[in-house]
Amino acid sequence: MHSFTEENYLKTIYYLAARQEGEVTTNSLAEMTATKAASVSDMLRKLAEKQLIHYKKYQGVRLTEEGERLALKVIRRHRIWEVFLAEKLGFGWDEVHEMAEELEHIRSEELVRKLDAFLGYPQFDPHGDPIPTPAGQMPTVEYTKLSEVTVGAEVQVMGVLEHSPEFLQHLDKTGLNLGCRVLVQDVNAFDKSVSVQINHQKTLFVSNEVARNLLVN
Amino acid sequence: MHSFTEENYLKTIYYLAARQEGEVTTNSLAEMTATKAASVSDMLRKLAEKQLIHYKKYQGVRLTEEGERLALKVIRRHRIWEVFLAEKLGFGWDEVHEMAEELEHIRSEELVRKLDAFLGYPQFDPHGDPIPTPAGQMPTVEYTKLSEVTVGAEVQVMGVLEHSPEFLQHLDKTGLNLGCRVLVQDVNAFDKSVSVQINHQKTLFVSNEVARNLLVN
DNA sequence: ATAAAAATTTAGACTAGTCTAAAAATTTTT
DNA sequence: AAAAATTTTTAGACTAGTCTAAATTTTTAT
Ligand SMILES: [Mn+2]
Ligand SMILES: [Mn+2]
Ligand SMILES: [Mn+2]
Ligand SMILES: [Mn+2]
Repeated sequence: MHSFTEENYLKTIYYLAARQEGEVTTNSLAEMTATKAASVSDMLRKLAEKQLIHYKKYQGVRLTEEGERLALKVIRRHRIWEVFLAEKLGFGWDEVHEMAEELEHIRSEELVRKLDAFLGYPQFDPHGDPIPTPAGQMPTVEYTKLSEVTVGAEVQVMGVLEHSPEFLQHLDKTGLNLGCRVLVQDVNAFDKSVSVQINHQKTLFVSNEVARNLLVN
Repeated sequence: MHSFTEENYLKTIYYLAARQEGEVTTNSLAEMTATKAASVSDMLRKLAEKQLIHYKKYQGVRLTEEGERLALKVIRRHRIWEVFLAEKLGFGWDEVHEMAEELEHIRSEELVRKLDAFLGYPQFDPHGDPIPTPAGQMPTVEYTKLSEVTVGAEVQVMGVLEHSPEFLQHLDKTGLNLGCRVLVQDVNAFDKSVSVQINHQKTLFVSNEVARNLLVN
């Protein structure tokens, strides 16, 4: 069995590795887990002893196969619980993450299996993130950032790169929900903001900051 | 906020207080929480400092109003989660307790409220135990042990006093489920075992051990 | 190629929760 | 009412996870 803390470290290493090249650094882990570098160093030693990471002092860190398997299991649980909270209990996509951070550590294989079945084997969580398979594979998705779509193209909002409640609430307010159709009408050459038409109805100006965090197609 | 451990101690004190007269002892808590008396003593000092229990050294322990409020909140969460696991996910009543022991510590008022609504505001958990109200009241129920029912009476199984998977599985096997009708045909004067007819169909012999742990009417 | 800066690890300390062994208080027995 | 048995508390130690401060290693800049 592994502790909450270990599970959180593994998950965080997975996420950091996914968004950068090469090894994950101590400092980036400290920032993500809101702890200090000294605490991270300590934990890395322990995880390495348990063969969950490849770790050479001062050289950063990488998940072993077993470590990745565990990380994906935690991520799978997290995303399935998020679907439950949103679909069945009616929570907003801006509310589910925090609760899922706790629920993801409930230890029962059977619980996740049954919950998955109850939800109809969802493929994506409320933020459009793919749910790892029971076998421990992360489905690959090929989305583009809205900021990189060419003028004239019509695309569909498929996910978000930023998960903060503030960002998600902003999307709610402007109507940029998951699944909505977006026609790119114009890109401002100066600030890279985008002018879009949503669901063939109202026109909207989207800042580059927002467009960079919206996954489409 | 309170830790898992503190919540578990409060819950345990509540249960022990409910089934005995007077103060709850250190040893009984140690047995229930599967720890040692020394550890319990330590924790009692902490809970007393936080005003969650009344505690005079060597004199046993009693919940304060605030302590009882918290205990009932945990018990409410536990039982609501048990309903969810049984009703929605299809777990057996012998399987739900262990998972609920973890789920009861998920900290979100809103989650419990929404879950409660999703389940249709259940009054009882899968074992027939009443669910404390959102306001923090434990509903009173007046059930009798099957071992104390007079011959000739027809009663209904409403709950269990013993919650072990073994006991519950035994009831499943013999068909003594929650809600089933039981006609007491005879009581054996020697071993106090009971001969009953279930749902006006098959006749069954129930040991006194079992009858003492079945709540009826 | 050094020196300075930045990143990382180590050392030592703290908290929550647990343990064993010993001491103290309470209860039961004689 | 004293002795014996039982219960409870205290003392001291351990683990997981965290921290600050200091030491070490690596990277960057001169
Ligand atoms: Mn999330
Ligand atoms: Mn998500
Ligand atoms: Mn239970
Ligand atoms: Mn129950």
